[in-house]
Amino acid sequence: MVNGIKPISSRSMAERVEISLREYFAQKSFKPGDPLPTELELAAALGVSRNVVREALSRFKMLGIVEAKKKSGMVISNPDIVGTFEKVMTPEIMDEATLQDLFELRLALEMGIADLLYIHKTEKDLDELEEIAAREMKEKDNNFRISNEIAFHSKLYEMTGNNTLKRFQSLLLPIFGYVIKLEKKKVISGKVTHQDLVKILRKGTVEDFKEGMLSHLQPHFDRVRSFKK
Amino acid sequence: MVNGIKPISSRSMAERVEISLREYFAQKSFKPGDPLPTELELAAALGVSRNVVREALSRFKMLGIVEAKKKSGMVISNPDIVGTFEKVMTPEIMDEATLQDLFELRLALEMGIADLLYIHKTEKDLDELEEIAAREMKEKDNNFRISNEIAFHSKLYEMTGNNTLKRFQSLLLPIFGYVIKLEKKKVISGKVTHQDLVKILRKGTVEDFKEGMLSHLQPHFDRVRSFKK
DNA sequence: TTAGTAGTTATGTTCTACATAATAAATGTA
DNA sequence: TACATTTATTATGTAGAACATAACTACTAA
Repeated sequence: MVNGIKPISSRSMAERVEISLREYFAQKSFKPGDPLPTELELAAALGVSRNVVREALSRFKMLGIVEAKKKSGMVISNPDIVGTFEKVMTPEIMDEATLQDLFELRLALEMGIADLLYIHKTEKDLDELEEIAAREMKEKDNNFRISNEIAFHSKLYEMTGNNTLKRFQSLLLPIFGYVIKLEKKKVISGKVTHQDLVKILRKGTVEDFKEGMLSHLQPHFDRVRSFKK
Repeated sequence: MVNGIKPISSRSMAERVEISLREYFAQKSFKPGDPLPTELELAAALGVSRNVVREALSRFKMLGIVEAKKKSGMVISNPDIVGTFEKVMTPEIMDEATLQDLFELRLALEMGIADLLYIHKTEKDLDELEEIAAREMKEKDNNFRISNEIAFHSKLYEMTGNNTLKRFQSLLLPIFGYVIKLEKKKVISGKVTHQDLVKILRKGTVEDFKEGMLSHLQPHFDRVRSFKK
């Protein structure tokens, strides 16, 4: 076994430039709006071709961290967190372990928003939520029921007044569907219905609601428990 | 005003190619390991230069959706969700509204993991958790206390057995610190201490724990309530 | 049979050239 | 002087060619 073995940076130039730039941004403590050096300056400073720099910059542009305008050059800008999440959230190519993890994450969120809900809920919200729950009972068509199920839980997130949370949840929705499909199981509802939840949300305490939501999601928690290693 | 006014795709070629490729991947329902056409083939098919294609592909490489090997070509691979998240999670350049939203998201998660905890907790975990909580009492140094605070909550996430959740939480940690700093407020602890939480986790019910955690986080929830629009 | 060699291929990197849009400078006219 | 128009200037966007490099294939020779 050789001692002075070289680890060798198997990383591509673009990847290394990405890392260097990230460090550079942090070290200079750039804020949105701050101008960046030109591509040629960066290329010269890093000792690589302009092409490689552009490949790295392209990544930052995708994340929304860098914006470029002709002539004026490039500036730092604030990234769209959820938008980026959307770009990697592709259930089809994600490994099953991560899908399960995200499914649990969604369950945790669903349970965890209770307190936020009680802080932000309004009468108007409750009326709308009630209407969604009522619509659901009238329909027999399965596809419609699923989309209504989604509408109900989405409305809950909307009621938290937290837009990031809302968008984040809507990205987790496909995961939900995908895990269910993987299991080849039918969606089983808990004992507590959506209409029950609305009733609690209107007149019950936050503890009541937490209990209710747990019952509502019980089948899913049972599934998680059955997978326990 | 001209009628047939063209909105014009102000998007760059690289951006449009990114979109096209994403559609292409989905339409062909690619799975990890599936080979992609060569860069030149893609360039020809899309009618753009190889350069532009590479800029778009560079983005997918960053996300971990595409991997490239010399000679063998490129293949689809499963992306690292949390790793990608890490790349955009830069509190310094994020807008304040999103920071607040993420702070709340973290609160929701903290409350929401209770049920998962009770499913997965073990004696060994509880012992370790207890030790962390005990260490904390002996120390006066503020920096040390903060890192211990972090250690405690991190351990909780670890106990859920959900690695994605754990990694996700550790990414939200800087947000926590950043929001506190923005407020120029001191970290106020709730009435229920970490040691109390361990005690509950060991002998109490999941409902007890939820109550306890809420009390523990109460100052933060109060802050959220005070910001209510 | 097998070790070694040459050839092939797709990505990685560099360089040059030019298009394009936004800005600044210069110019000319009332 | 003030203002409108035109003319550079500059940095990003796109294209194309060339060569390096690693990995795989197939052939060759001992």
